Amino acid sequence: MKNSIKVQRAIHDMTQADLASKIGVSRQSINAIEKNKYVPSTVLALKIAKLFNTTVEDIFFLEENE
Amino acid sequence: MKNSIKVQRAIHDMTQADLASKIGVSRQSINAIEKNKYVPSTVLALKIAKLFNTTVEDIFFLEENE
DNA sequence: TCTATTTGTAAAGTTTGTTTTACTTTTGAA
DNA sequence: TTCAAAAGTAAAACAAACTTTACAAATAGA
Repeated sequence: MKNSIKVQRAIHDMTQADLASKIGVSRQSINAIEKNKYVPSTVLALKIAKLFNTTVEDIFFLEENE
Repeated sequence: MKNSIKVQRAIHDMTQADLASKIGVSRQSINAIEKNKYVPSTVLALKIAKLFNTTVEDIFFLEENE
């Protein structure tokens, strides 16, 4: 699964630390998600989408094999 | 977090086992998610939404405190 | 270039998701 | 009412998410 968190952060001028504190996770979690090291829970995905005023599908997308 | 998986299954006339095999998880996982015993990963949420031709936000919703 | 901020990364530890097996309860149709 | 299918549940084991601490690399502005 890929994601556009980095782009959304840029649009909203937020650092990884900003985003992390706003949704209540560690900065390393945001970094790991952004770098596709692991897949976040649905609660996190919903919170991130909400914060960026968009949808989960707009931020996270399945790849071919998934 | 709550979800409308049971309703969507009814609309699409699918059992928990049907849904589980279509998205590649165990039947118990679907049951546990449906009964709010745990929060699924974003990949699962995306797959479920896709299967039901709708969005993650239409199936999973954050509650007040989240 | 110097410095502060941001990002990337890593390891250890805790928590939570997911599977497997297996059994009980509910539901619905014959 | 009976029987089969579906749903609920539980425990053990394993996998993955997430935290914490800590440090190195990259970036950007003065």
